[in-house]
Amino acid sequence: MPEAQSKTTEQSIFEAAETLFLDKGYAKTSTTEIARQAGCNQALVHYYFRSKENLFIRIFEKKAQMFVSPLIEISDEDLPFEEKLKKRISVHFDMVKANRKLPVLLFNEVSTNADIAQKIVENVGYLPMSFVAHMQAELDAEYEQRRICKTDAKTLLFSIFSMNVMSIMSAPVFRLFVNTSDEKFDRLLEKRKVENIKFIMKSLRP
Amino acid sequence: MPEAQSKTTEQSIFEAAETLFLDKGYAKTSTTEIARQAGCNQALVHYYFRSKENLFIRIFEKKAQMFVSPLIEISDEDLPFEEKLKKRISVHFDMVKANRKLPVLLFNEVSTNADIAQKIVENVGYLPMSFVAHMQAELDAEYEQRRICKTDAKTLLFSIFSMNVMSIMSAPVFRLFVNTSDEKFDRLLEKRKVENIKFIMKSLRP
DNA sequence: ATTATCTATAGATCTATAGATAATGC
DNA sequence: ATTATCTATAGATCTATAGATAATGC
Repeated sequence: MPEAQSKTTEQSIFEAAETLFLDKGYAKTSTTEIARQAGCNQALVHYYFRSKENLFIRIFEKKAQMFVSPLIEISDEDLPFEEKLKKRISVHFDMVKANRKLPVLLFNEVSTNADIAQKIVENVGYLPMSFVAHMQAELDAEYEQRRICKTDAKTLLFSIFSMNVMSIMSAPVFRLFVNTSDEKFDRLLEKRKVENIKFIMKSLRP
Repeated sequence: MPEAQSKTTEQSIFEAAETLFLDKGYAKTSTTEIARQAGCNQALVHYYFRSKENLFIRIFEKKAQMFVSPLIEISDEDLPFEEKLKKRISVHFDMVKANRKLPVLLFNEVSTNADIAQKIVENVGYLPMSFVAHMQAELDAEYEQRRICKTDAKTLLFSIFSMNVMSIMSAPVFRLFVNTSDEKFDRLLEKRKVENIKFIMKSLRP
């Protein structure tokens, strides 16, 4: 077993596929192209991953988790509720921003490919619920003290998710119409992030 | 020219393609399948539309316009500002709801297909600007009277668009996790619409 | 002896077109 | 005479695999 070498090849196939699937979607990416980008030959893609679909599912699962987890992670920091929430929105925004192409891929595959959809549920399905309960408790506590209005945790999470994902997802459309440099656009996104936070916080006011 | 007949065939090809492209995306839909669904033979798809891409672009343009226009249309009704805005949000929500699969298609093709992207700009690009200006004037007037906070029209439109599109777009994902009947789900969407309106209106408070 | 890599190719698509035939309009 | 429809097929993919060859580990 030539470990070092083999790991490199398998991994570079995986990474090439990652890039290409995100860029062009499942259907428009061929195993030939993946191999070319990985610097190996097309048969090796099947040697390591058996089929194109199998390779895709492996990548898809990894990515799908990234998509939910940052909304859930920093929950037990020792900050006041408001600050904690702001931070969570911000962290989530940055994660989506660092994976700009991910939302479109996820939504597209879920919508055009029923098999894939089923496989996500099995893997990510159970994750969020304990967190939602935790957050609901926090929200209720804040409400008791009349610091916020009565708020449903799921609705709130969904709003955060919507605003952040949409900000990133519609960026390419936006950039078609307004021709901005990369730096300028990046500053725009930072502004957008702040606006999203303000927007969400305002929705919580009593 | 056998007008009546020919129009029916051309149209049924167009409609079959509409359904299939929305359902499965561009790459996963074949002209053979379009023909089968249209009840004719595959060569006719090319006879009427010359190429698959051409057919797609025709459909795409039609749909892309639908996506923006309802946010723009009912602007000169004789209602107070707040009511008008609420109605606009509601109408936009309903339109997106009536075209559930459209957002994913649009975002996916813009993101994976640079050529298509360019063609949209040429067609839809000039549309929204006059409307944005009109809305900004209304917002400024309301602000003058201290009925709302200072608000940027583009940001507001973007928020409405985000909340509504996201509500519909993430529905299939949502339904993977929570198993609801169609009627139940429909009631959920109606609730969501009301929440979106509340959410947006709250963001305008001084 | 086992694992990694390559070449070559079968078999299944799929798009687009050429060329024949049928249906309509004048 | 023109337009609509069909059959057949060229040519280009693309996935998956079979089988040969090279590289490693024992």
